[in-house]
Amino acid sequence: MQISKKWFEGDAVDIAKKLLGKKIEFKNCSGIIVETEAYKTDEASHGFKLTPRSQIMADSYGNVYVYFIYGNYFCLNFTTNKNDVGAVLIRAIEPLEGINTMKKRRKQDNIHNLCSGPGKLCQAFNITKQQNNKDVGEEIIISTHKNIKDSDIIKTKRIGISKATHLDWRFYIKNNNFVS
DNA sequence: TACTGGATTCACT
DNA sequence: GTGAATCCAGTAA
Repeated sequence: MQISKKWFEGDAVDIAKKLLGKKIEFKNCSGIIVETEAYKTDEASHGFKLTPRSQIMADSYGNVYVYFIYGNYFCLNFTTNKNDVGAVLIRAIEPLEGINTMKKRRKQDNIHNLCSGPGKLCQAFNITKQQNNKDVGEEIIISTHKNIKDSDIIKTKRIGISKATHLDWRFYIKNNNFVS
């Protein structure tokens, strides 16, 4: 069942958890979301200080938010929080369909290395700034796939951000080989 | 107009 | 484990 824009109106941390196990489709490629990260108005988030780029985190929910980083990579987010600032970063995906296409784009044969990182999955799915600000379901489709039990979700600190390591807003599926 | 740094990845040691 | 690549957005002037 396809997930609607309204599904994203809740809290970013909650949505990040609920996105695990969902199927994501874009053009001819699809996969299962296995790792996510929630962002709100904390210091490490684009939402801490709103700018034209990050304004979408405050103005919308259920929208795609793509930004460019380190001169090389894109990161895919979904905006959340109907009346507040929030977004969920998709960190890793288990590939389902279009695997050969992904392998070509990533110049990589190892299936575990196709989407095991925010920059990697955008490269594999060919997601760029062109998808920024689109509604969920317009180009990128999220649908229910399998139910993940609470006991199968690992909650950890966010990584690589010294300012925010006290936060426990990163989620991934236990015993999954496709996380970053 | 110029400068700074980043929600990353990869190659190399 | 460490460092380079790479360019855009944000900031300050």
